[in-house]
Order: sequence, then structure tokens, then C-alpha cells
Amino acid sequence: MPFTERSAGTRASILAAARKLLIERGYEAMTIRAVASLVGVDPSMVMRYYGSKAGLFSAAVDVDLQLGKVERPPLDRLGELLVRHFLARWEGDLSDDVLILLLRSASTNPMAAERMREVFEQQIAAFVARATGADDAAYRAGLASTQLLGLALTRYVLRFPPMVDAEVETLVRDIGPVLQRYLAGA
Amino acid sequence: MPFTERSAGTRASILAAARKLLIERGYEAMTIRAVASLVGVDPSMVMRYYGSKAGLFSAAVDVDLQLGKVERPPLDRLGELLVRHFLARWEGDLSDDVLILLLRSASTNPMAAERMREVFEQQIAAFVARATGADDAAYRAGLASTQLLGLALTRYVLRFPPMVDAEVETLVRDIGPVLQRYLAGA
DNA sequence: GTCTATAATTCGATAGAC
DNA sequence: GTCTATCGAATTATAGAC
Repeated sequence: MPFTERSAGTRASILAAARKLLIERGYEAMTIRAVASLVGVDPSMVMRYYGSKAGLFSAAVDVDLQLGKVERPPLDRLGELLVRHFLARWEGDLSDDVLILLLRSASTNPMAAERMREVFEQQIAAFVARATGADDAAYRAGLASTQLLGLALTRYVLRFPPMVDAEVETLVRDIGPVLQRYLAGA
Repeated sequence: MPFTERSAGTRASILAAARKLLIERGYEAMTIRAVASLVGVDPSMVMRYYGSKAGLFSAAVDVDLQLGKVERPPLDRLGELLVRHFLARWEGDLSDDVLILLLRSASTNPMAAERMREVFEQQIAAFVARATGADDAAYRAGLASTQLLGLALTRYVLRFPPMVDAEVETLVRDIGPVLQRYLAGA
């Protein structure tokens, strides 16, 4: 990389600003100019660091679900643990979780949709296969994804009042068993 | 309406073209120019008929879930009937169902997200209240929406392979009971 | 590394001829 | 009703001075 030590901080700030704009207003509103203005640098710097708007976007939506943290789960509590894991990530500072912004972008941006499929295959489906050893792990992971992404969609993106108002423990109580059924049910 | 008989066909064609572009490429790509070009009329005609891009968009995302067709449902088969109803709508020509394009648009467009909340309250929550009479009908409708929208998202928008490949009857078998639980469970 | 200046597009919207 | 012409604004991206 032809960049010095000094630029590392600016590069990280640009990435954070890009994520912030992506989350708040979507891909098309994440303009090079807006990102640069948010960081307080010149737009040409953003181009220099990330090559193009697409390059910046790609760097911004690199997501790690950290499902490794749910390692060695008891098979009969898998559903509950999974809802908790995702809700815990999402309930903090939203800027921390890239999955939400990827979700928002994926509806209108082919690059984001492709990345979404990669995340599903390499992280979610792989986790389910590892944790359950089921022969239909991919389909089970798919079912679980419908529920988890549907929850993220209605609570954080579409903001349906009943889903926004629901307590975390209520959601764990109601959705946990469904995930359990999808992942380890008969 | 200051428009003649003759214009009705063109007006409908414009709306269909707008929906097509919205589904395929999202809101920002649904330019007045692109819509006009698709129909084969002058861009100024689109402006004349719908006033603005926002006006065209509003007209394009007017959605009726036709939940009236699921009237008088047996309470113990509510979940199955609902999955079937939505899958039947979605499995046909996608251009027919406006909910998918509204879903795609809602992630990046505030107008679409607001419309989505209206659809939820006036059609889904209202249906659940009518069919179950539950005192927490709004929350139950919210839970059901997470599952139904999550299914639409992964199968038609993100196109996760396991969800795309799944047979309708398989989905009804696996997701029906979950909706049943959300809508009429203890 | 940082900036100015600008090229090259594309868009929504308007005015007005016919 | 249909069209041409165009304005004003915004964007990505590049070239090049310092």
C-alpha cells in the first residue's frame, strides 16, 4: 500500500463517515463530497484512498458477524443464543454493525446484494453447519435468515412501531423458539 | 382530472414502466427520462401526468395486499393460509405485486418506508385484529411481518440460494406453523 | 499529501412553440 | 397533447499546481 502512517487515521475516519451516511441515508446519498465534508478533508482525498465510490463502498460493507463468539453452543439453546447475539450487536451503537447498512444497501445495490449472499454462505450457513451438523444446514440457515433479517428490517430499517417498541427480552422469548425450530427442529 | 380518455393508456403504461424500473434498479435509477424512454413518450409527458418524480413514485407504490380474500379464516389454519396468500401473489409475474418493489425502495427512500408503515397498520395489523380479535394484535402482526417480509427479502430481493430454490409447499410446511404461532399462539 | 479547477455526465423541472 | 430547448444543480472523476 502506497500510504504512509499518517494517512491511516484519515482512512479510518473516511470509512466511518461512509458507514454513517450509508446507514442514515443509503448508497446514493453517500456521495464522495458528503463523506469528505463529514470528515473535513478534500473530496479528492477520498478518491485517492479508495479509488472510486464503488471502492469506498466495498470497504465500508466488509462485515464480520462474529459468530465465532457463539462457539460451542448447547444445541437446545441455539435459537435463544442467536437472537441474543444479533440483538446485542444491533442494540448498541448502530454504527458498529455493518449488517444493517449492508441490508439497507442490498435492496438497490447489486454489489451489496452479492456481498450479502457471501455473508450468508460463509458466515451464517457455515455456522449452522458447524453447530448442528445437519445435512440440510444450508436450508435451515436460510430459514433462520428470513427471521433474523426480517427482524432487523422491521425494527431498524422500516421501523414498524410494535417492533421498535418491543423489549429485547420479549423478542428473545417470542423469536428464540422459532429460530430453535428452524435450526434444530425435527 | 384534466386528462382525456386517450391519455389513460399512456398513464397506465408510464406507471407500469416506473414499477419495472423500481423493481429492477431501485428508486434513483427510476429517472423520468428512463421511464419515458421505456414507454416511448417524451419525458415532459411523465411530468405532465404525475407532476414530479415523487408524484410518480407515490402512484407506483400504491399497494393493496388483498387480505380481504383471506376473509373468514379458520383460526387454526391462519398461518398456513397467510403464507399461501403471499407466496401466491409473489410467485406470479413479479410486476404484479407492488409489495416487493415497495420493500426494495423502503430501505433507501423515506417516502417508501412511511408507505410501508401505513400498509402494515392499515392492512396487516388490521387483518390480524379482525381475524384473531387478540388484544395484542398489533404486536402479533409485527412478528408475522418480520417473518413474511424476511421471506420476501431473502427469496426475491437478496436471492439467497436455499430460499430461491425452496418449493412453495416446503415453505408453507416450515413457515406456516411459525406464523400460526405468532398470530394465534399462547 | 493536499488542494484548485474543471471536464463530462446526468438529472429534475420549466417555458413555450405547435 | 406532444414536442424542443434549456436552465440550474448535482454528481463522479481527472489533471495538475504546490
